[in-house]
Amino acid sequence: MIRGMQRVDLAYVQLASSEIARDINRDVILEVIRANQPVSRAELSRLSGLQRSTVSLIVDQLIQERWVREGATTPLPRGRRPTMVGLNDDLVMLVADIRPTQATIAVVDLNGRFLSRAQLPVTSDPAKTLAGIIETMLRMKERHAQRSFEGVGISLPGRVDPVTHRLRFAPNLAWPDFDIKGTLEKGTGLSVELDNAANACLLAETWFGRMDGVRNAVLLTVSEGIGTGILCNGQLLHGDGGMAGEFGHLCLDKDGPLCGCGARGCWETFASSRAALRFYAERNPKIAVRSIEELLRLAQEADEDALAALTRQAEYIGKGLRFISATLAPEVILIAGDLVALWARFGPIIQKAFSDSVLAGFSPRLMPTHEAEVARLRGAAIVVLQRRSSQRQSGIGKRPRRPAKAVKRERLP
Amino acid sequence: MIRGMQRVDLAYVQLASSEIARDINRDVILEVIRANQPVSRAELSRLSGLQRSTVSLIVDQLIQERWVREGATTPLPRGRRPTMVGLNDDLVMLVADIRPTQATIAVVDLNGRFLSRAQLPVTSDPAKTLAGIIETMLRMKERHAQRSFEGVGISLPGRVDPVTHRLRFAPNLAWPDFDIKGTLEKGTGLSVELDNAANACLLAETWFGRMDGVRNAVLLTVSEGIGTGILCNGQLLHGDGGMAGEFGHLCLDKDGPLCGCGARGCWETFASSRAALRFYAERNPKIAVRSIEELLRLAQEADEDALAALTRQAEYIGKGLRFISATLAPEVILIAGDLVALWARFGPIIQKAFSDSVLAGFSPRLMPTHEAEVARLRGAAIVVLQRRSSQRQSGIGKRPRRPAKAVKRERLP
DNA sequence: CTTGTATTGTTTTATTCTAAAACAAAGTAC
DNA sequence: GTACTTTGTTTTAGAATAAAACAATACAAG
Repeated sequence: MIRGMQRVDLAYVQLASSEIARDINRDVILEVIRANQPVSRAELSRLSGLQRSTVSLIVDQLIQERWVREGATTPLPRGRRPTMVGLNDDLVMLVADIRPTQATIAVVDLNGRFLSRAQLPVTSDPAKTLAGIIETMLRMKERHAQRSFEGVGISLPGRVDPVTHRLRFAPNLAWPDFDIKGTLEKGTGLSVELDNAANACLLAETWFGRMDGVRNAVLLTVSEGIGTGILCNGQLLHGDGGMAGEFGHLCLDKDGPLCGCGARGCWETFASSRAALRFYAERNPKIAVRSIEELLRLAQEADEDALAALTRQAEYIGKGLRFISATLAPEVILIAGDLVALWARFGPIIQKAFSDSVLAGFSPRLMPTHEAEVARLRGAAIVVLQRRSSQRQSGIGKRPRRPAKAVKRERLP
Repeated sequence: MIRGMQRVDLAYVQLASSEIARDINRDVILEVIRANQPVSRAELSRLSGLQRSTVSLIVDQLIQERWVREGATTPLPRGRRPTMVGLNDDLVMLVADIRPTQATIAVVDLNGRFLSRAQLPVTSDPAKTLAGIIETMLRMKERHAQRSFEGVGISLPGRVDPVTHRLRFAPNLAWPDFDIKGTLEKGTGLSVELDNAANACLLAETWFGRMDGVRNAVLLTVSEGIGTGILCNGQLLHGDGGMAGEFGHLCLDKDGPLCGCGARGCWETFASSRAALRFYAERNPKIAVRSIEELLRLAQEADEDALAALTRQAEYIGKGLRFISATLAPEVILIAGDLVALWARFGPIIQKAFSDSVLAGFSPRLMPTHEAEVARLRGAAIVVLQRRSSQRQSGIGKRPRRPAKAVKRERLP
């Protein structure tokens, strides 16, 4: 992308090791701009600790690379008026949030704003589904042709192996080993990144959410199943094969109902939305409630059975949070999913059940994540950006420095 | 140049003068030396990707700093004979492994070798116990006066808050909020680092053990209770307040025996050595077996009740490993503790119970850690080294560069 | 024994990065 | 206008590394 273009311009100017400091500082400045935009170069200097001169050079580079652009000059009580800089939202990513029954496709800019958004059905045929997604993406790309498309990011309801980039352990998406990444790359002509939906959601919360300075957090997604994204020491934890975070299959009651995983009484069998539907059916077998949306609507209409079913689900959610807090000791636990729509009612229930069962000495903050789909789409975009930056870093060692002239000199005295 | 060995964390390395590149490369070279010693400068260049010239300068600096020293010149099939370099084991650390009833004090060098080792009883009076430890340490320092003592590292049977450096959640060491770090620093005149025993043990395994390239691992300690050390993305996970890793208090059977934490049926109540003693007492109430050592001795003498009790413990250990594998998806699970002395017999039992209950898709390697005390002592030493290195890094932004002459120049044309 | 070649390790040179200081620009307070 | 402030750029100097030249060994072929 941009850096490649730049290398054509500058030909052989890149130097490996000073460039590390450069790249680090570039990333630091970019991050500080992102978190504080619009912001002046002087303020960036104070925030980053780098000299004004250095900041100026780096900002110039970022503008050249089109990550950043200048904005208005805002007046101050005294002194020269600063020129503010901010992220250049002409840079955009194509993203898709693929869920068991439908997918949302969108164009997201560097600030997490949406330029387009569309929905498609998801079927058990991955080729057909992806063809539709590709078609929609290409249309969107056409529509925003003046923007610069950085890549494609996909959020999936399952684990993605960080090495093979294959989807695995996706009980709610029956796409047998299919090359999603390759198909999308061929179809769109852009590089494609995949990750788990919970990871994407968590990533978006750390970028755009209320988690400044939080270095250990867990995001819990509650829908058909239970998923988690884990932030350890400020980094996403994928684990071996991308499988980390299967808290949903820890046992809450060994005599509980049989779970899809083969065990009995997994947390998921009590705390998922599917469990809530079961609780409702147990109380009121006469009315067949098929979807969680329907159940939530009933609850909002103050249907007693629906409220009881969801309350029970909320209690089990809170109870199982002990798993998370005792093992990872996060500062924050974020909860996303269907139930969060009625957080005012069920949040306190989750909190109480958690407080009642939590191991002494632990007290993570419990926070809801509203608009999880927005977060997943934004997170998918961030995965694209992150992968780019890590590519840049790991390639450092292979950039030879070629001086202008390679003249053979005489031996020195 | 960083070659994927160290990812720079923007949250910590806020600013990077060009000196940061030097510090990073210094750490890279030091790490490569540690892992490959004795090793020549040319080999270091190949392993690190840095130029021979750069490697030479950095190695000179490390020799100056006394981290490294030159060794023999070993012959090669062709060419100039390389001068090997290795860690300078004149640098040593004072370490202590404090356990519920006794402490081991030792002097450890940079290569994890022991120069002295002594044992002291541990009482419920922290002041008195620490006074004894300090006295022993000072005697050891006297005895090895020609060595350079880098600091003091302590391994403790409880969680250590990374911020306050206080011991908390140590059910087997009744030292109410006591300033261990301050007391030891005053007594020894050296800087002191504390950490949990399981973390120390894990750290030693990653430095001296069989875990090259492993970036996600968990070490399980089985003794009076159950503890864990967690390696995430190549880093120790401490969690908020240092409390991460309390897998021992996840529930295995909600109708199980009451646990010290207040809940019922925690893994610890089934899989700890204390549980093994209970299993034995249930089978054979006539003979009072007081200590796990006694039980192990009976097992070695083929006492059927002892074997049955330990087998039951091993099965529960394996069963509970599902907690660890499903949530963290480590590549390796290391097991340390009393039972490991009879690994040939009980290892397969743990492995089978684990395989029977593990969630599909997970298959971490199970490995025993023999000589856990050695590992804890070495780990305590590593904590000292790591803290030093991180101190150096975080100070980078504050290094003002003062030019030799600060002459006021005339304005340029 | 000399010459050629391979390998290690050091020295020299060129390049890039950053800090620090000087400088330039653009405003306010008086 | 003059003094002072703040922002942003330019200049200069110092630190770090790559690349190439150089120096030091060792061995083999002639």
